Amino acid sequence: MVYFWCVCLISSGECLKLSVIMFKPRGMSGQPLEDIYEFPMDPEEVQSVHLHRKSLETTSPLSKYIESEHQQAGLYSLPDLNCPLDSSTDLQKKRRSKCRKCPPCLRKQNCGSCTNCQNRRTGKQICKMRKCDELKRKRNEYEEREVWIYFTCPILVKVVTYR
DNA sequence: AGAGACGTTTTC
DNA sequence: GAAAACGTCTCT
Repeated sequence: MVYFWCVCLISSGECLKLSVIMFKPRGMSGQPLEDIYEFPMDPEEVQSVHLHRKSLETTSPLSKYIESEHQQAGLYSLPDLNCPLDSSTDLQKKRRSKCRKCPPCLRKQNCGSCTNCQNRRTGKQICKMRKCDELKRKRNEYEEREVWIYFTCPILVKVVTYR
């Protein structure tokens, strides 16, 4: 099952909006082709998105596929993309970071009693009570890629494939 | 399969 | 630059 989540920064005159667009490849049944949620952003958030974009400027082989899906769905048109073939393997190797949103991530204090706490110096592992729920999942249980692609506005695409 | 060790990467 | 902690390898 593959879903595409697009975070899309839209500037129209004085109005800045952040849209979250969810859609799936054509031919898959069960879900609507697209759901669009829009909500306003303040200038600080817009700046934050721009900064985030700068630090993540990469392209992916998926971009071509996404481009094709978008065009078939009549959603966007894309400029030419330069997609290095090995970028997805690079992303697979990249060390994951905690989500910062799940209950373990929000916990501020180590329990002090688990083996990871007791063995902090040599174990170098986070307290078991604080271990991020996302990081607990093995990487081969799902595949996640996050890339910026270039439409008429910058779009962050997060692709999650569950097996 | 789970625990421990440690190199390496990421965060502060 | 130091501390935190992820990923992976080895051992049991």
